[in-house]
Amino acid sequence: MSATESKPRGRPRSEAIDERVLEAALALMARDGYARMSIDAVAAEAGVTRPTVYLRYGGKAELATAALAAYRQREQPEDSGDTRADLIARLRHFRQGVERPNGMGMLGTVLAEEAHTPELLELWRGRLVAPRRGELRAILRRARDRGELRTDANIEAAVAMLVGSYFARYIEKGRTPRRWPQDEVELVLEALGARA
Amino acid sequence: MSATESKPRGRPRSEAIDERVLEAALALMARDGYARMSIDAVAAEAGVTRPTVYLRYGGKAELATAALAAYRQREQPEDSGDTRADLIARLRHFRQGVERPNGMGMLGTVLAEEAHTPELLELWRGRLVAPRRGELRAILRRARDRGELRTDANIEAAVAMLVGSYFARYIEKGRTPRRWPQDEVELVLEALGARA
Amino acid sequence: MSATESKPRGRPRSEAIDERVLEAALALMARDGYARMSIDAVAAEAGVTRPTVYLRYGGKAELATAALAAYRQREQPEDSGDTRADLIARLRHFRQGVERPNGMGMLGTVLAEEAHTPELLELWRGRLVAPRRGELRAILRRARDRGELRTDANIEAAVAMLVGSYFARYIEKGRTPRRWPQDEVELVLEALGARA
Amino acid sequence: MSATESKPRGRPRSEAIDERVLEAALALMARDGYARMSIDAVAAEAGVTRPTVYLRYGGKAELATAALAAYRQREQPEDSGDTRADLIARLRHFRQGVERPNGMGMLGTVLAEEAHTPELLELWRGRLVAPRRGELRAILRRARDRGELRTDANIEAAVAMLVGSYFARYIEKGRTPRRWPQDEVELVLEALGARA
DNA sequence: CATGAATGAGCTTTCATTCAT
DNA sequence: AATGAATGAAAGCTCATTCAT
Repeated sequence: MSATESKPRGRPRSEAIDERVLEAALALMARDGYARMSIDAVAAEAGVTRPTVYLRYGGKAELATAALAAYRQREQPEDSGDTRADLIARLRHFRQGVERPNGMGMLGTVLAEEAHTPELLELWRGRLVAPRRGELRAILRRARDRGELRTDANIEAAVAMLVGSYFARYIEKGRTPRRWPQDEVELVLEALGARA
Repeated sequence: MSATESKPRGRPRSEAIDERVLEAALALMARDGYARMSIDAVAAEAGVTRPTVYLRYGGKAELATAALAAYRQREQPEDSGDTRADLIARLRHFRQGVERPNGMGMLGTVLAEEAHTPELLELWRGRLVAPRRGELRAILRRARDRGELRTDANIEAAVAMLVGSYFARYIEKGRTPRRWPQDEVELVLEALGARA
Repeated sequence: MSATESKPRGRPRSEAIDERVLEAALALMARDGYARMSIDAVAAEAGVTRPTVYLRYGGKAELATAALAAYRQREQPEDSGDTRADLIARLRHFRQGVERPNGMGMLGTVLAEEAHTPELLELWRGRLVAPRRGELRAILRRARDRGELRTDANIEAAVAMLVGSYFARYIEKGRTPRRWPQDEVELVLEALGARA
Repeated sequence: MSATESKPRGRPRSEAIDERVLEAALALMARDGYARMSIDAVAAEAGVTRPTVYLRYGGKAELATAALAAYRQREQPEDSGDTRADLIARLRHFRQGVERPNGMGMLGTVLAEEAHTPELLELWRGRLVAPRRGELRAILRRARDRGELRTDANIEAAVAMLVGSYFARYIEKGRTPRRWPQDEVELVLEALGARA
């Protein structure tokens, strides 16, 4: 009908390929980094050829951003209203996400490319970081509004501590204790003057 | 006189070049990442030719690790004994280090290369992270032993929160408020039950 | 119809390029030797770019062996049954082959590379030397079986003398008299006790 | 006395080094070929540094020709007057020479470099080939003059057969039977109508 | 004299990208 | 739409040669 929705002619693009290409790009970028990831390797991993990739994405940067945009996790935990439990659930979920194969490698690549391909970091921030942090903030604000925390609780700082602690531990040792979510929430709530 | 200091023969290696090569490698690795950094670019930036670089380092990986090993900061702050003040000083120093040009890019590259050039992350941990964290731990332990903190204070977690908070903020926004050291220390001491 | 002849997909490889690459490799290897022959020079001589060469051959060694395998001559003389005439025809043919531009240079490179790229010598032996010598042996054996030669004629030695004589002359003077085939056959038949 | 013989001043060049450099060049050229032989490798093998080599030879080609000039064998066999025995002794000696480590590789390199470094082949001809062949010719001429051979014996061809046979066998199989000198002389004398 | 440093040029190989089928 | 071929531009490394000590 409209010009933008004209009936597609000829052979339609295979959606299976769409998906395989994105997955391959994701895996290779996480493992090898953006600079080392080659279009050819992505195509091979996806079982197609280079031009098939170029047909979908204008170039390497575009492919990478598309892959990154598809990186976010599927199911998000639902909040119960119990501050402590909800925070712990969120941290567990965060940890799951970052512990996908080469998850920290992916974060590293995004940071390493800031000078060269800043879209990656922007995208990472907008699609992955912002929503996750927003949820944590919401939980803490709710708690404060309910009177569970000090009225002047520094929520920004608390959120940074919650997730930052994971990064710090990974960077130091490469692993994080199993009890990390509980311990972390414990300390942060204490810092915010939780009465519970 | 001494046998270990035999007179060097032949033309001496230019120390100025030594320095310029390391600096160039450092800057380019921080900006472009390890994978994108080219020996030729390093040589050009240092004002020498490629073989001059190869004379000093066996290859790209060796150059990169040498550059990384030279990345740590020179002067460390001295501790005064005042827990709060010392922690703030350490965080300020840490921040100075990481805010060198492309400092987070350097961290990113080290993480991004884990699968390919794991020496970088190892070196980063051993030369940069471990000492810094050790100092923070020492300050907190001293405070606990003096009775300033709860006897069961979770020092590991506290240290991770202190520096991790910076990473989390950078990843979310790219900047950290000027008052970050004070705020951070405030919260952490609170969490550890500081009496002050 | 047949399953083994499925329609080729994608852009077909240019046969003209195939040929030009092989020819260029041949000429350059004969002139410059294997070690000096560069992929770039071959590509340039063939009027293509380096990756076009790499698309066809995995690397320098592979290209060189392919070129060598294509080095043998096309048409072989047919035997008439007249021993003397057939031997002379074979030697003339051999001489034609080895007197292609830099023919002895090609042999030299194959020998010079024995320590480094032994495939070349193996290939040379299997594809070029063995068939030629086989024909000479066959002619002499037939003659012996017909009673034209001594029954204990040392055919191995005779064959080595026939072609070796050319090498020896080339190594000494760089040229061989026009009458070389006749003179050579004359002497060898005499040595083997030919009755003619 | 004369200007060309002025008393040498300063530290004299070490003759031990002279020799080691030549030997190293020889061995490496035989094994790797001229193109692959590197001045650095020669220097290292000789236990000196590159400029020490350049002090003695103007460059790679000069070093190679000097090495080649030193390649000839030391003791030559003495002739007894017995044609057959003398020829066999000469072939044995020739074989010894060419069977030094990578001896055929050296010949190969000399041939392979004809287009690029023709001095090598010239030198090889003048210093190694010509004398050896001259001796063989002398033996055969003497025999002919004594009436042991046909008066019209083709001595040129006979000499080429004698040594060429070795090359032909090496090129075909890489080895030559132990009895090669005797067999070869046998046939050649037969071809020349030896009465003995 | 002999050493170690530095240079200029080149080589093999790989990659992002565009064509032709 | 998808393929395989071809290109232009690096990148890592090595070498013959010349300097400076």
